[in-house]
Amino acid sequence: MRKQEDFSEWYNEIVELANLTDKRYPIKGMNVWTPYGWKIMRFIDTYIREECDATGHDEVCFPLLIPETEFKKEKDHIKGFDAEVYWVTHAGLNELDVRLLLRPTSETAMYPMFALWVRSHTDLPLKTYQLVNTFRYETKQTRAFIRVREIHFFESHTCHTDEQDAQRQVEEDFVILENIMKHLCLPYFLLRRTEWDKFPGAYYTVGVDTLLPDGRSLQLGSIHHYRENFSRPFNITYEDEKGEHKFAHQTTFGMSERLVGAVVAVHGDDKGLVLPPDISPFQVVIIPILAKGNVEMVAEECQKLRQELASAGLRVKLDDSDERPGSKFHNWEIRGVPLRLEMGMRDIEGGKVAYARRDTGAKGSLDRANVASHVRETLNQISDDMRAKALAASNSAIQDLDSLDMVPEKVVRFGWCGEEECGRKFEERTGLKMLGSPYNEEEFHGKCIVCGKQVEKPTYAARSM
RNA sequence: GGGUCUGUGGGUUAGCUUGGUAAACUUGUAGGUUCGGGACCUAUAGCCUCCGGUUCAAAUCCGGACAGACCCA
Repeated sequence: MRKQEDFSEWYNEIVELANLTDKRYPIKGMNVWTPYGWKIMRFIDTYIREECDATGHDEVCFPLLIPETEFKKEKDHIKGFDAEVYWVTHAGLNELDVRLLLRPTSETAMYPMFALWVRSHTDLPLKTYQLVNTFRYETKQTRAFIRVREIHFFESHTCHTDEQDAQRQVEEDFVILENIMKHLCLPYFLLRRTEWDKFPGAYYTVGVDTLLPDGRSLQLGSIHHYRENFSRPFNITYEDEKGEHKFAHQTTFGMSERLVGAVVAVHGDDKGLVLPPDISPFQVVIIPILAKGNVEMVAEECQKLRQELASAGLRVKLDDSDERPGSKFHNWEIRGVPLRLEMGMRDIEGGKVAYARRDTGAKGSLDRANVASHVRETLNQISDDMRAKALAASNSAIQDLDSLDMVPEKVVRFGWCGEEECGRKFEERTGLKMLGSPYNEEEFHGKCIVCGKQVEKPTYAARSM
């Protein structure tokens, strides 16, 4: 398992060894969530719900099937998804008059209903979200969590009175995102996508990208401002204070199970997964160190320890299986448990508990007294360190680019005048994908790398996943 | 869209050229000895993707289907 040498192989191996998913399901790109992987996903979902609920979003759940007639209402949108939708053409023995598709995303499922729900300015803003599975027929090589055909998906959809209020929503989404990413200890970029790469039907799109260890970028989510692009074809209108009918302005924010893939890819090492404490199914694993003559006593002390940590609200696993300690160490390292505690006679006699951190490998001992608070401190430290380490790696992977002659296998930052012609030329010559310009202002003075025009903001590009 | 390759216990692979009892490692199960960095012993379980053809005989050769990997556009 060499992460640096062959990242792609390493990733597949880790996902399998850590038991996050079972890829043997007989449809390509549709994997089974096994208990361990699903627990991680659910913790992430919990944070998403927490953040959305706290900002006044209401959770909803729309049907999976969308009639072709609704899907076709927004032209760019269909063009963007046409090649990758699954169709339901038959029901029982009959062919359907109106074909149905499995949602690739839910705009066209939700907006006919929004048209009914939104009538007055007092109905606005309408802020909804859902966590559902979506379907996209990927033709390229699939990969667990990162490129799948059935996607565990989060999407928020909002309606507003005007562009400014929708813009406020976009800003709020950034805060929600920041809070969620903190739990995952993942660094990311907010990049405003190019015109030819924005979401089909959007006014503008902000991509959320993180960096993989092999120098590629991975899109983790996107935030879109739609203006009236969907409310017009779907007729989502409201009556304002003066009794005039107006179209709503809309936004969406989407993320997926790719977050799990990113956690695996960014934090993992040659020994396996390294999970951030906030989303690890077990934050602490206790390994009893038994020996002839003390089996019962050690087992009892371990139970007490487990009980004490559990009642302090920590997620603890006491591994009292029949394997030997060394084998347990390896198994829980593969699964990425942030903190391991070892308890044997030595510890009991000394009033200590031995620990080993998964992220750094550091070992030491904690006082048995008040052990729960010591453990909590250590977990917090692990979170902070993981965040700092990932951020440093991300920052060092960016390189400024002055000419098209030497293109490194990294994320590059350069000047671009904003013209599509120059952008396309850049992509053709370098083989990199333009990710866009930082949403938040970044100090930069330079020239368009293609035409030489003076520019005051940078553009990012990378090989993308 | 065009081409190349591959399907063997739960997992990884050998055997296929030259047709003749399917092998190894890992995993699972039961029991025992062990236990501070992947233990060992004993017993036991489990496989040639599917359909057709050639043949006395097919994992092996031929044709097709399905599934997967890779390359080109």
